[in-house]
Amino acid sequence: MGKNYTTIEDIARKTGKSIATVSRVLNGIDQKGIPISSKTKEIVLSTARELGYVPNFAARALSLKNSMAIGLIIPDIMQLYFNELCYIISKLAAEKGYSIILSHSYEDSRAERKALEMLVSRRVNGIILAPCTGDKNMDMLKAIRKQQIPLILVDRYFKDFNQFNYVTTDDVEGCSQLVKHILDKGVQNILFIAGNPETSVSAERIEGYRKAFSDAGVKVAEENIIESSYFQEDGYRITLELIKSGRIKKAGALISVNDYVALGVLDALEENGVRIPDDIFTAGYGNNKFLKYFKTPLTTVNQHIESLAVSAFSQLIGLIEGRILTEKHIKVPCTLVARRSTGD
Amino acid sequence: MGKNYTTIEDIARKTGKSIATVSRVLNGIDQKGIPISSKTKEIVLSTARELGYVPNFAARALSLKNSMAIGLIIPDIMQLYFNELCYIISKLAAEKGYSIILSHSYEDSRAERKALEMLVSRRVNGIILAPCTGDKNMDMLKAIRKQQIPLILVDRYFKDFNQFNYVTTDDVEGCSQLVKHILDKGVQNILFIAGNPETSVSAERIEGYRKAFSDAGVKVAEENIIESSYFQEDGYRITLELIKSGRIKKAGALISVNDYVALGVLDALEENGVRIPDDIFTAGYGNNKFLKYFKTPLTTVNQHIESLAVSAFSQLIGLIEGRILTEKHIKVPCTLVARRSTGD
DNA sequence: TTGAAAGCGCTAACAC
DNA sequence: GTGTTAGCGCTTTCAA
Repeated sequence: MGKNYTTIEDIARKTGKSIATVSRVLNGIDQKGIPISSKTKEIVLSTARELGYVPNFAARALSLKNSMAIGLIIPDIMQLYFNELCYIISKLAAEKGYSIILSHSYEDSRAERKALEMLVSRRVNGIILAPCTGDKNMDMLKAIRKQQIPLILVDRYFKDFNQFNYVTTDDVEGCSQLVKHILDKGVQNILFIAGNPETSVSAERIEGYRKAFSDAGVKVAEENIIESSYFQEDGYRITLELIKSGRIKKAGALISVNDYVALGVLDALEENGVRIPDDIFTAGYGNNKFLKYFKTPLTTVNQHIESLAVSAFSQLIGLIEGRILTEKHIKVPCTLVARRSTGD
Repeated sequence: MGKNYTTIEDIARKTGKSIATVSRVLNGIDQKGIPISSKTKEIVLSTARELGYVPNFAARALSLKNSMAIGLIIPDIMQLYFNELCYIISKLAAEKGYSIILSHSYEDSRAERKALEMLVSRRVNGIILAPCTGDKNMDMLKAIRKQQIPLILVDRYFKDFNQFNYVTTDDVEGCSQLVKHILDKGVQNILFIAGNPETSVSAERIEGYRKAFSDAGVKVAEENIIESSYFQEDGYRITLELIKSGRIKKAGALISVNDYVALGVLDALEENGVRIPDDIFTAGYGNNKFLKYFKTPLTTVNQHIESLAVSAFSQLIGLIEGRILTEKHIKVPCTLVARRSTGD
């Protein structure tokens, strides 16, 4: 940043004009009222080009109090769900002239806190956050809210504090559909690697799981709901344990809180010769686009990330532009994608 | 950004100290030489906390001439290859205290140009660029080089201009191994959806293709090397054409320039009842981690993105920190991953 | 140990 | 139409 970039002052000196005039020309102010002689315009523009002038955004941001940047914090972009979210947000942001500052939390609240601090420090116009498990940063989020920094939660929200704007999927419905689908096939012993119930996503999916059982008039075996985190290795580790303890043999299905975890499940089952769907049903969640190519195409739930991302972004822009949002909370419906891994 | 954030001046006023002192305390300058009385330190720090002070990065950047940001431009983060690249770069950057500004080019040079302009304007400390097809932005890249803005090309480079630092995979070797593997199985009619030969990646892979043939003493059928772009729909569209024209029937293999394109190939083959590997061999390139789960696990080439990303980043940091780099060009070796789609 | 003041590059109110 | 000048919030020299 310290490499002798040309400044408007250089241009002013060279053209014999004032920096104000240069600034006006460069910003095309004449279109907005104040007229500028076309000679001046021409000379300024040409020497700007000649000198290779590129405006200094930091200076501009400082003066304008506008960073033209949006912060995006996600747990892990390697998860296809967040990957696609990021892709769409990035695309929409570019269209509106915003830059995207991307940060990871890795499901770790300290990393998330650092990222939030950085974004506030950079005075981003707004933040889109897929919060990590837990609510350790609630204080900070509340401070951000108090500062009136536009903030949209995606994918996950906080049950105990619904003052934030958020966009999520209807996970109760999604998981309930999935479990119903399995129950309908006569399978009742459904193991569920459910993630962390402190996270809204898991809480809702667990609720959906229960709902499907209660709708079917079947009692839930509590021990079948298994806590975890959200990575592939969680699926792998837990499935191995289930195999060792013999619980897999008695189970009719083993479903996962997301597609990523499901991958670990597949690995562990494969290694131990457990066949899908013959020996056990299985399913993911999130509609990873590769699942359909699998040896046993995997049943999953399509969360319609695109529409989720689009509405998260438009909510954020609404807040940034000071519009009053009619809905503070948006739930995007989701749809079951039944495939062979559940016997379809 | 205009929401009445507390400034060091507010803190100065409230504590009765000068802004210089406040600034020093906040930056922990005392550890770097200049001593500050512990009383002052204490009071400044506590009122900073009390007032919820968060430093303004733009102001800091302007004064320090340091944005503490790194720009990353990739064609498309939905390609797993770039996804992983982005993940690793982001992680390494965070460790060093840099923020990542992410931009997409979508293989479109105008979008790439806009992104580059934006990054220069933001005075990023350095840029990691996976250039899009063609060399339409060569002027700009040369200007960036002239400005001495640290720049590392990844994945792709420019044959005609090797003054840029770059980190790539050894694509000649990779593709040659892949084709040799197929030739060794007695298959000689190998269709290759090759991407755009203007792009180094494609040029090298085509070279590797030729090399394998010439090593085997077999003549290349030029029409078997098919130009394309790098998206799934390219694979799909081209394969359909090949099916219609009857060329598929005569071919022994249909390989793709990357895993993404290979997906389109799979779709088209599947829809038309062409079986893999029975009717035709196929392969991807890039070692997408899902390929091994496929109905017919897909042969591919592992490009070891992690080591590629790590060296790209450390090269960049080297440039940023003004170190002299011993190697200007790095080629990461790659390894064949043979699976059932080539009859393994 | 601390403060005054200049400067980073740009915008915008105000004057001519 | 154009120039002067006061910020934007922070760092850093130079003095005290």
